[in-house]
Amino acid sequence: MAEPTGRREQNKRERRRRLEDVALELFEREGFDKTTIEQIASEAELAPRTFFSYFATKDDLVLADYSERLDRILTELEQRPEDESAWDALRASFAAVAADYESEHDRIRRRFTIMASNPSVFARSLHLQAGWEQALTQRLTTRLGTRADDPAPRLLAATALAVMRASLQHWLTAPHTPALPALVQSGFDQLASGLGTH
Amino acid sequence: MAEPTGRREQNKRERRRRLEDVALELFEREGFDKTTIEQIASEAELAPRTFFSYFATKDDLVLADYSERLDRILTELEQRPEDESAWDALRASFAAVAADYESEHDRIRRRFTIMASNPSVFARSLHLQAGWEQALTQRLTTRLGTRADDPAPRLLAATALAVMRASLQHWLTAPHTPALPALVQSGFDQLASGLGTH
DNA sequence: ACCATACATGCAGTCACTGCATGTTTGCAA
DNA sequence: TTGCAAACATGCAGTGACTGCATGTATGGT
Repeated sequence: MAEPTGRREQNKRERRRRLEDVALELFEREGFDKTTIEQIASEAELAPRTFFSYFATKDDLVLADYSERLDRILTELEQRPEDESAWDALRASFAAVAADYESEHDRIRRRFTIMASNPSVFARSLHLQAGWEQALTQRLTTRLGTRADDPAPRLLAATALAVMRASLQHWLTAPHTPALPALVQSGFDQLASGLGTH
Repeated sequence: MAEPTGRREQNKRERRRRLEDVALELFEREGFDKTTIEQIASEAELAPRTFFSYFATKDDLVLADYSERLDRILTELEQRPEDESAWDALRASFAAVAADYESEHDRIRRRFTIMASNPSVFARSLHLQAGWEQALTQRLTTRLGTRADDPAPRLLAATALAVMRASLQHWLTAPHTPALPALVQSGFDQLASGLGTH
């Protein structure tokens, strides 16, 4: 049951972190493509072969925090009151994540730069987000208490993620954009009040 | 200006088609990973090196029709009346695409199987869909006549695609599902009437 | 101190993908 | 028909991500 203090765990965490740090710096300095696993491993003082026991692919280095991000969403969702509508619960959960992003503006932007110039990383990012959608769908299915073949949970999850992604994209590329949480909120609001207007 | 009848064009089209046909068959028989570019080229009676003047990556073989699919969406959208709301125009356009998918059920399902068991193909598919989102966003920006920093067009595009994707996923995985066009329609309807209910 | 297990590492290999050089095919014009 | 130039198929020689396997070493519990 002893999780934390073992030297093993500690070393593992430290190495993983070192790989990530070193890699992101190299990606920025030299570019993603120009940077080889060999360089990364060497700078992190590890054998190249060892890299692959920490990250499955080079792409994953850029997206190391995605699983924590999902945890965050789910945790927030868990804390919403039972009687709140699913959409409102999602809105609140994503507001929290949006605030995270806002406060990590620099890191997010740096990663976005890498993704924008590297198709496979971008693709991988979307793939991980599809995993979020799956997890959210399951969670919403139990929350709503609907049957497994009700399309509603998946639709809600997909829509919420779409709002988040669109807001993020807009926030990072459009000039004169408001803060991310505001964008996200307004997106959720627009969908809540229906789309028949425009 | 002579486009079609040139022998060059004709050969090119035929070879591309041959590569696609041969590849999909091999993927089904042997699995995506077990199939090498060398095999594909050999069966298509081309040199391995030549493969790469027809497809940039192995992944793209599976998704060869994605650009036509985008064309279809945009064409449909173009034909919608000016005074229709953007959301209704999107609904009608995606209904057409949904009908396409429904009628190509087998092909779609086959491709889905490959994607489901192969992360990089799945990721690539999502990446191409992000391209659709971009194209749709531009189109909607001009249609709505809004400024470049209005988040509405992107939000609409992202949401519509989310409905489409969620419906497709549901259609392909859930038991006892209605026809795809009906699913898509109902998704669009739910968002049009607001999400506050559940 | 001892042992079993987890783990870092080395080695050899596969395969997608690329740049460059070369020969062949095609379209066009004289 | 002939000849030329551009387009293109192909071959060659890489590079680099990623994998399976075998082996030694560190770790944690006894």
